[in-house]
Amino acid sequence: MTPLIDRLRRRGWRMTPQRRVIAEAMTGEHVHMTADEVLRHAREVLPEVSRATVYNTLNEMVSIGELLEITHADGRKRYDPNVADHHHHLLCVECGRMLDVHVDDPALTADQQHGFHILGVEVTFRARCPECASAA
Amino acid sequence: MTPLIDRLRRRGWRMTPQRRVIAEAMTGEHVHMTADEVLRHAREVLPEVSRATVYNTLNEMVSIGELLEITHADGRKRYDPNVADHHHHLLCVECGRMLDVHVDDPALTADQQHGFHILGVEVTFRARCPECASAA
DNA sequence: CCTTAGATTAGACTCAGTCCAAGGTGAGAT
DNA sequence: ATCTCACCTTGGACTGAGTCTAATCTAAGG
Repeated sequence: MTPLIDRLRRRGWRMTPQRRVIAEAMTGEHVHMTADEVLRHAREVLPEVSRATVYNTLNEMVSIGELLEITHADGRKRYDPNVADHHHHLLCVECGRMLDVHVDDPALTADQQHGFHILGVEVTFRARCPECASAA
Repeated sequence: MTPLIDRLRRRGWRMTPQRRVIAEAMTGEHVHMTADEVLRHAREVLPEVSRATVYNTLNEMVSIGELLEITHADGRKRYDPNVADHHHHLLCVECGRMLDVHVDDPALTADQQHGFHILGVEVTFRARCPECASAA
């Protein structure tokens, strides 16, 4: 029983085996899986999980704030279970590996705000990881 | 003749009417069109432009560094002609309006770098624009 | 152990973007 | 001016991520 499963149950979620294996996959820092990776992971434990259920479950978890949705340059959405601890991302542009990093949020000066009401800020460092750098 | 068209010609690009109308659309600050918007824009001037040509041309301009490609939460790519002046983005999460903003790049402390070689950083402020704020 | 609201499913569908092979054309060479 | 051909454009088929739907199934409260 992961804390996430426990929180979902407390929210009144019906805890099906499908939801359980999906929630179990979504645990830890530096976890940024695509829907397809979550599906593969889930099927290792419960082979009959459907693609639709993975999409349904991930979207529901995003909408209640239990997952962050990240859209990376290739257009595929990634899901980040590390919602408790505010952070940004360090992305290897070659292999796609992504790590959580902690940096102070940049702030807009009043004249740069253009009258917008700021809700949040996302920072992504584009980089090459040590493995890809040595392979090059 | 926009400066972009001039630069493309100097690079040896064959200047076709299709490329000309696409390049003319991609001019200015705060321009962040999707491929489909570029296509619509181009067809107002030259109705027979094909979708494939718009995609070809935009991708070629990105690969020579004359356009920036931005991937926004909805997964569609946007194209930003403002490459001369380093900047970040302010995005209205309701209507999708996007403005260029100038902020200092955040930096990673050595221990947050995880041995990666940093290539650049992207900052996006998620916000609500004045129009959407007053409509709500 | 019944009941039923809510969950799961396969597969059709959408939408952005890519690919292809055939035909068209800009612009340097003559 | 016009020839030539390497490069460009095109419609349509294709791909891959994600959504939707209608039929079926099931977790869990009574």
